[in-house]
Amino acid sequence: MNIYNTLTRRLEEIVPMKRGRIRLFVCGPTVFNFIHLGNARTFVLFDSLAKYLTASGYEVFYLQNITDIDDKTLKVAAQTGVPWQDVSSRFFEEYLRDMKALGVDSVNVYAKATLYMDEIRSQIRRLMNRGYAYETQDGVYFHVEKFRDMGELSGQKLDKVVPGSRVVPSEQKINPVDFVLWKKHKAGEPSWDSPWGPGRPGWHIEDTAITESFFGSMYDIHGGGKDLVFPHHEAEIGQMRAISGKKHLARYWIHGGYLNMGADKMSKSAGNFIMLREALKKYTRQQIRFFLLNANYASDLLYTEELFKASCEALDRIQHAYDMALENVDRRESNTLSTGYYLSRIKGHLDNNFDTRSVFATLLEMSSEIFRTGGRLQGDSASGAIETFQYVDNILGILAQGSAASDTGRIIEGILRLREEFRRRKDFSTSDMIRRILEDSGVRIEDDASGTKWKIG
RNA sequence: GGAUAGGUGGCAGAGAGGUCAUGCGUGGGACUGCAGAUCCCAUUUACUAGGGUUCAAAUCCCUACCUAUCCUCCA
Repeated sequence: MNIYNTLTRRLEEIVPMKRGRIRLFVCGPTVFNFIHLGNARTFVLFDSLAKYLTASGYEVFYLQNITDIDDKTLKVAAQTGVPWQDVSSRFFEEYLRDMKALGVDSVNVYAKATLYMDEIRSQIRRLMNRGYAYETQDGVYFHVEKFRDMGELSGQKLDKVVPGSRVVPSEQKINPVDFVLWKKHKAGEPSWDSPWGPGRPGWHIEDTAITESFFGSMYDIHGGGKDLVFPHHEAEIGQMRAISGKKHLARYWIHGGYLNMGADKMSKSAGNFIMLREALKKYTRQQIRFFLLNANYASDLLYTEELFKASCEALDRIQHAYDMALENVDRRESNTLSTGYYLSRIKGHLDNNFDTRSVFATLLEMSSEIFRTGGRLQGDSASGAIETFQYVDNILGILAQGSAASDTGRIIEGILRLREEFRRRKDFSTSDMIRRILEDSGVRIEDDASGTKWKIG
């Protein structure tokens, strides 16, 4: 497939280092709170991408780090009076619950930073040995001037970066943009032993320590939100390439855009965010995934109630056409549909920089064609349409399966047959009463030319 | 100041040299005991401005203007 590579600023064909196998690493959350819808966007993107690569025949290993020790963790621990380990483990569990609720299930390993202290120390030691790191009174720092390609990912020139524009830089650093590898122990903070005294790791070193232990010094794809390009991913590249001397850390860098509220980026510090947990109470996982994927992954996406509603209506059309195809799979009728045409276009869109929005547009075109036939599809066309819907659903996770076959479904169908009998006898007061009672129980009733449809919720 | 990505119809957004996606909204209609839902048709000279290349440009090149983001923890 072709994908936009932040590193080269070009669309590039993905060619794995090891034939048929792709190693994917994505920056996971710092687990000090619930995640919000903006975080979810990134995780849905890479979950879908991993599934697409798998569907395309690759064996994908998807690794994600979990930052379980950080300033923010300690802050929450101090504020709530809970040990920091409990903050991390609790919100890690909550994160897993959220991912499960969203249908994100493609990650092979979630690696917690604190379990990789040996690897972290080893990397810092090697950086020291090679002269890329130096020790001060308060920590160990990466000496950015020593790494010649610093800035290759973001295009930033070292001398043009305005350091500490809002933060006072440490006066002990050689260059103000040098970043910390090891923070020496401060009173009241947790610490681990090291050759530089007790302390805890800097943020950037966690990721390279983790990826090195799983993938070695170089792998295929590194993903994350675009806010991580600079300085975080730049720092990762500096650390690992300084150690390995290789040309790359990852060959392909993929970055997802933000989810914005009005003009502003959704962020916890700005207070303008929607927790994924809250969104899941209001919307289905399919609606959330559809909304998040109904955009160019690299562009910022605007969230408003109105836009979310419009997206849900588009999804309803697709779901409706899918249900129609499912109902017609065994019938013999006269209409045909060129489903092969749609499926190949869909695959083309996914192949072209993972253009999920065009996939949905194509699915909507196919849906319209199904509606125009009145749903009376020939058996082959119906199964072709179903195959197309399910191909997309397996990757993007946007469709609900019909529930008519369940026990509940059979009981509801029975009640509806009773109502139908009253309607046939023109006893509308009784039939309306049945409808009202069903609706009070959360079953939505819709009559149309082909019969009565129902839906829970 | 530096870096990156952009400016497409009422709105949201694909497209990336030559048939104006797709959804919402709006206007008509179909269906229906009612209600709701659903479907169909229409909204076809929309591509920031000015130059240029070309038989042909929203799409390529130059200039200008504007916007967002990053340079601080952040998906």
